[in-house]
Amino acid sequence: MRAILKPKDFNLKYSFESGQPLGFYADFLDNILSYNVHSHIVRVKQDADSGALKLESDSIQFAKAEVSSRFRLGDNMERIYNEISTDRFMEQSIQKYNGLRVTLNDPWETLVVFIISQNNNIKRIRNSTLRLIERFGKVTQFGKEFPSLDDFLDANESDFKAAGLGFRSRYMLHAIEYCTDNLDLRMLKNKDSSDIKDELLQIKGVGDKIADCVALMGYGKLDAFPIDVWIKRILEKVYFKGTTISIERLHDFAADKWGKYAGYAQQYLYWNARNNFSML
DNA sequence: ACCCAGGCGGGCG
DNA sequence: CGCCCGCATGGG
Repeated sequence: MRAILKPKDFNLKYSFESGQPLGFYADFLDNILSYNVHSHIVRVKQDADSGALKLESDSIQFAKAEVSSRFRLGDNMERIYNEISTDRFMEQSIQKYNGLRVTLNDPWETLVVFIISQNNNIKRIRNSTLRLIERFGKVTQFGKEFPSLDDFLDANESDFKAAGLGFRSRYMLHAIEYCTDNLDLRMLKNKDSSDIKDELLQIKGVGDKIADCVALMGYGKLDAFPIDVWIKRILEKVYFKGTTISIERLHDFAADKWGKYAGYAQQYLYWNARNNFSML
């Protein structure tokens, strides 16, 4: 079955490729995104001219809701752009990657991929994620999908080593144990980003940056501002004349400058820095 | 061969 | 506290 969505200010390619959870395991071939979730298959193609989204799924009702949620199609980008366009560099970043969305993903899924992401590169994060899905993924009629917490309950360290997680393997084991015995991730949904971070920081292997990523991309807290090496580099270069600034000060800077939409600002900074840093 | 990657924990001063 | 080091692995 098929359906059409016509979102404004949306770019599927940028949103998929910009280092967010779905990009670490979904397929994007011939400009067609496809992935399995909740026992359904979703395919999305964006028309190059009109920007309209053509959806295919076994359940078109599900697919519409899933894609709208995942890519935050309800966000008023005009308003968000207006709020975060506080300087020339951000305006250029928005112009260059217009339609890039922060995505909204399952909290557990987000936690897992960003634990894998530490001291790692995009290619290896994806390879490891795909191997975890192969090993632990939920089997459906359309293929395997990202494993839930329960799917990992009998996992051991050698499974994660085999998936290439290396020293992160014991972090995964601790996350599984902690989220099973001490912390129900579903209970964090209605908390604010600061409280969510405080809870996640109890997990060994989760620090300030990963906690911000989960708050932003796993819980949709748009004020969360993950600061990785790229964000630090670009902020220091563009806004501080190349001088070294502490993470704490950079957080204050971002909160002051971009406020409740700092997470969106972060995604544009990140993707611009990743693609053009040497030229900026 | 060698370097480095969307960081973090632990130990030391 | 802040700083610094090691960490598993494999892609470029």
